[in-house]
Amino acid sequence: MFSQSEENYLKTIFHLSSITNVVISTNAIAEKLETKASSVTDMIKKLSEKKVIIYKKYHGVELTDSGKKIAANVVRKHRLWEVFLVEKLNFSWDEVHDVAEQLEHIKSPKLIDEIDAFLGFPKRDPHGDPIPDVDGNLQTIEKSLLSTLQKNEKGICVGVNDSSSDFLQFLDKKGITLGKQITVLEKEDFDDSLSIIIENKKLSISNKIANNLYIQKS
Amino acid sequence: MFSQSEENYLKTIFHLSSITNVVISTNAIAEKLETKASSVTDMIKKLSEKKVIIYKKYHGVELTDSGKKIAANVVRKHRLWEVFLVEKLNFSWDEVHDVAEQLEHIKSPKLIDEIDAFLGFPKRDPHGDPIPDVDGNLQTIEKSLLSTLQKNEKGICVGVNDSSSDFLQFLDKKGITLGKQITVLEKEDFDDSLSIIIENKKLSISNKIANNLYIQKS
DNA sequence: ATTAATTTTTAGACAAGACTAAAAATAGTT
DNA sequence: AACTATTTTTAGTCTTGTCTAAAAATTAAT
Repeated sequence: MFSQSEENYLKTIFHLSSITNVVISTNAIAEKLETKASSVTDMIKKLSEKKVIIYKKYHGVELTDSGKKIAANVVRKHRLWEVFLVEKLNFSWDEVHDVAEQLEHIKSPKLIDEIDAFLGFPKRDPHGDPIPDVDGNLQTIEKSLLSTLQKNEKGICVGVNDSSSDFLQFLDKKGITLGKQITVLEKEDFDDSLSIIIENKKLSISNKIANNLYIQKS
Repeated sequence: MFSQSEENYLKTIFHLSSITNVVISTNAIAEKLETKASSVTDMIKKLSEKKVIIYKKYHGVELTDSGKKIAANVVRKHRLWEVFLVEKLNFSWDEVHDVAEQLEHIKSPKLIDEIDAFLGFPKRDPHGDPIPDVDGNLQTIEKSLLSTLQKNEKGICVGVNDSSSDFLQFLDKKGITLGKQITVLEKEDFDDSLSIIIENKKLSISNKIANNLYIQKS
């Protein structure tokens, strides 16, 4: 059995692994968890003894298969709860994160399976992120950052890179939601800002925004 | 903000207070929480400093108004989650307790209000216990232990005193569920067992069972 | 009113998880 | 290759919540 704290470390390593594909450094974990490197060292020793990560002193960590499975299961719970909150309880996509951070640690296999069924076995959470299956497998889709599209390219908005409520509320205000089509009209050289069309409306989008929006090209 | 552990102590004192109506002893709390008296002393000192209980050394504790409110809120969450599990997620009434023990500590006012609305503002949990309102008020109903009924008295089954899954599964097996009418046919003197009628079926019920079933006389 | 039994509190220890400050190892630069 | 900067680990401390064993207070019984 793993404590909430242990689960959070595993989840963090899982997330970092999915984007960098190399061993994860102590500092990277500390930064993501907003804790100190020395605390991370303590914990990774413990997780290493429990055989859920591989740890070589001074050379970072990697999840073992069993560690990966545990982490994926926490992510699965997190994302299913997010769907539940949005679909059933009138939460908006910028309100779900903190509550899901708590709910993801509830221990009851039946509970999460029933939630899954109750929601009709959703494949993605409200931010477009895939929901791992019971075995921890994660299906990915072809997606590109909006900032990488060229003039006249278009696609469907399928996810966000930043799930902070500031960013999500900004998107709401601009009418940018998952599933809508976006076409790049113009790309400015001097600041990499974009002029886009979404639902027949023309919008100007800064590079920072475009760097946090995922598009499935079409 | 109160920790899970603090919330559990408050909840326990709340429950004990509702049945005994006097100050609660250290040992009573320890027994209910399956912990040691010395641990209880430590915790009640802390809760006393936080002004949620009144504590006189060697003379037990009592909840303050604010303590009562916090405890009632935990109970409210526990019972609403139980309703949710049974009504929406196919849990049976003997499976909900352990999960609700975890869910009751989730911190999000919006979450529990939405759950309440989603369930249609239920007034009782699956075991017949009342759900406190947002202000912590608990509505009680007139109920008697089945063991106190006399020959030929009858009433509706409205609750259980023991929520262990053993007992609840026993009731399921016998076809005894909340809302059904029960009539006392006979009461045996030598062992206080009862002969009852429920849904036209005659059943023999031991005193131990009758001591854990609540009836609303009619 | 003593004594005995029980309950409660104190004192000291421990595990989990975090922190600070300092030491050790690694990486980068010339 | 030596020096510096950075990263990581160690050592020691703290808080929360628990425990055991012993002391103190209360209650019960004669």
